Amino acid sequence: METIKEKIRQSGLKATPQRLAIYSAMQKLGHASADMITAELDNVFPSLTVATVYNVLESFVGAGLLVRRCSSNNKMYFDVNTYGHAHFYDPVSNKHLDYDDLELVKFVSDYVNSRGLKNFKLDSVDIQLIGSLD
Amino acid sequence: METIKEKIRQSGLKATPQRLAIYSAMQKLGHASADMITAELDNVFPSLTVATVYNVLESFVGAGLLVRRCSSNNKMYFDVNTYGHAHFYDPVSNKHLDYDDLELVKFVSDYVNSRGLKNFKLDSVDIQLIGSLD
DNA sequence: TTTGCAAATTAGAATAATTATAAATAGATT
DNA sequence: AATCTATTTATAATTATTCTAATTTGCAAA
Repeated sequence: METIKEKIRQSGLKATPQRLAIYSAMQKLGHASADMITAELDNVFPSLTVATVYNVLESFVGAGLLVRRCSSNNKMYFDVNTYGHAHFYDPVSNKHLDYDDLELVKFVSDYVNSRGLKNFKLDSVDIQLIGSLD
Repeated sequence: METIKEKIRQSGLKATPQRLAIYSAMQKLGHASADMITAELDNVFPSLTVATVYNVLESFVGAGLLVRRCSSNNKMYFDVNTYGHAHFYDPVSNKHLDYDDLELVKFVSDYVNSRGLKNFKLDSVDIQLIGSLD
């Protein structure tokens, strides 16, 4: 079982207290925006500033520890699960939920590749199931 | 062949000059953000304000004339093609390109529905092919 | 263990996108 | 043409994000 500190170090980043706190907040929340992280950590880590939250989230994305997720409320969300998976997304509540079906993602990816893409180099496939959670 | 004016009227909206201009700018651009529309129309329609652009885009989405598209540059984009289709998306240039394959969208939609969704009502499927355009 | 230093954090200001407000204007209907 | 309601406008306000410059800190090497 790998610790968060190890995970961060192995990604080539310094394991600062801020980064540890933000990564574990992300683990707890699964999908979160910068202000959700800030709110989540406000009690436990009062000195944490928004600038740091943005910096850390950005560095995590760069290191492959998080992936970005778009939303319709003009905020960027982040996902702590970085393997290829689909999502449920409710544009009213702006909630994201993992839909773990690697086969589906692989199918779409293979399907698209098999068609032969002109002028496009495919990196990944993002499947978003839009609707309402309850 | 339906005119833009008819299209807007039939959606239950007044066909104002601003709306006509914005809709045809969307037709020209395909996918655009509010500031792209503003820039596009700045010469031909100098009195147009950003507030109007946002209002009109919002009313178009409500009327089903446009659909929103997310991007990774903190701007909301809009798509003039409202039928279900997939997209290429280049997160570096923030370019969106239609990938017209109704079958693919239908396949994913049927596939997901066939699994039986608990706690989720599926409205639509958004398939984004992420990579680089050239 | 201490030191050195590049990297990270901080406070705060700045920017960018979007939304809100309230007054003026303009479509459509009578 | 008069009226009524929706729309547009100018402008201010809000929200999310980024930038700057000073301070602090993790951690590798002495």
